[in-house]
Amino acid sequence: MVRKPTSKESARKPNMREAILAAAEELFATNGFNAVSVRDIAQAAGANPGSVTYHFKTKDGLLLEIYRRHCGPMNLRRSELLAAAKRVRDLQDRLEAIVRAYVVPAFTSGSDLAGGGARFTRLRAVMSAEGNEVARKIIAQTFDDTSHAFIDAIHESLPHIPRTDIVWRSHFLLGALYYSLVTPDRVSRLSRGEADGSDPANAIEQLVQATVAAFQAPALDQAAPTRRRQAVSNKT
Amino acid sequence: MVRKPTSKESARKPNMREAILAAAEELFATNGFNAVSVRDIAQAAGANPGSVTYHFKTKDGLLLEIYRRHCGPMNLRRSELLAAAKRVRDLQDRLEAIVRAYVVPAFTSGSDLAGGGARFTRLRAVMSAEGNEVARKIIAQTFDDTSHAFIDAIHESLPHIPRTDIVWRSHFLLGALYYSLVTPDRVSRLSRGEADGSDPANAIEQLVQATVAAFQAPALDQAAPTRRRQAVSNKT
DNA sequence: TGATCTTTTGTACGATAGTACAAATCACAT
DNA sequence: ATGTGATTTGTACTATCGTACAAAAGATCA
Repeated sequence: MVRKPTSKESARKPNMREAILAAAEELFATNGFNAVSVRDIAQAAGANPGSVTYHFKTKDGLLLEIYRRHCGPMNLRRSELLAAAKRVRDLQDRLEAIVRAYVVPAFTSGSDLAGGGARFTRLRAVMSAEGNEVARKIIAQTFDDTSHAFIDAIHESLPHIPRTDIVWRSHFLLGALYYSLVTPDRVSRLSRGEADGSDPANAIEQLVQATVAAFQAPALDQAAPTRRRQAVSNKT
Repeated sequence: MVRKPTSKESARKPNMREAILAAAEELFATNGFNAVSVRDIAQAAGANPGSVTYHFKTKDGLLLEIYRRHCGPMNLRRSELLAAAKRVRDLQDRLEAIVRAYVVPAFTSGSDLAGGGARFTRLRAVMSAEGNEVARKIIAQTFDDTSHAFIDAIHESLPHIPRTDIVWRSHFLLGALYYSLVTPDRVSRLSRGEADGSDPANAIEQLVQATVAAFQAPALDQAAPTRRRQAVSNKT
């Protein structure tokens, strides 16, 4: 890949800017936004703190650029995979394909950004937990369309389930997805070393399998109303 | 509840200490640990910043005390509910009761701490996402036993599923649980107002229903091996 | 080579962080 | 009423934060 100089617009040394972005992504995703200082990021990237200000103006601007960098490619890939999944004939297979189309891009690389998928998804999880304002705005703008597309697709392959239930279950899916990326070591620990929580392929298969079953659960209203809510009380 | 003065050990004005704890809990749970300053907490509690230092020594000490305050009651309640759930005869009902025993205390009050369950669980979710060291240590010490107890109980009512799969699925359960408490508004938004993500009863029912189905999914190894992983590729 | 623009560096500034500590205040036993 | 220990207040210290900005360095083209 030989990037020609183009005299204008582009940088002479794009490495530094990329290094800062990568370092910030990694640090934000593991420690949260406020726990990481601009100086931490600069040091991790082998840059001067002033460089961060030069390229991204503010710390928020840096976070914003990270989102801009990833949102497009990830949503594009999800759209492609979703389109392919919707062409699957068998309803059961189609549901699984749809879920996979949602999960896979979150775990794997979104484009040419090395290993960016999982790292960016983890970043989103942490920003979401921290209630980060910058992230919240972008998320609502960028991901809600995609989420609705997936919810609609799932609804089509499970017409007997109310849309509300599907929303809840896809919400659970995202939560499980996030959490798997946030604390993969917990899986290894609780399984006493038998499972590797850090293995993306493993996580994907487990998540898809469990989620498909969750989506196929009977709807809440019609769920065996004769025997519910016994043996465990709701309030003390 | 008339707390006698006991001359020694206890405080004359326990209100301030409690107010600080409550304010810290709320602020940490919504904004993360580092985004909240001791001064923020003091102000929200109507106290002086010095009072925080007096009662809890450091900011970490304050977080530690929050955990100490909740972990015991919540785990106790979970143990009680789990014991009751294990006495359920019907295997399907028992599984649901076990899941409910895990979920309910996380959403509702753990003891006499008003509305503490959901708030504390949300706090745990945020600390977990931020990789908070203080929280990580307590969690591993305090909750792993409980987690193992639940995993074992679930395994007993689903003997044909490998323990590894159960670990994964209970991990997903916790992730979904956390996420439901972190961004309940997302459910309301995606369901276009048809569902209320902030209603604990609603969330519990949806989560229990979906999770029970997820646990009952076929084991990964024997999951219809003739038709898997088509229509969607794993790598680009 | 020298002019010009981009990038990097070094440093500094005001704000705010966590925490320490002495003084003031409070509650209660005597 | 007064002394005593627990609590609260007020303030100050040092460290670090995000960011600004001028100077240095590097690159490009006449």
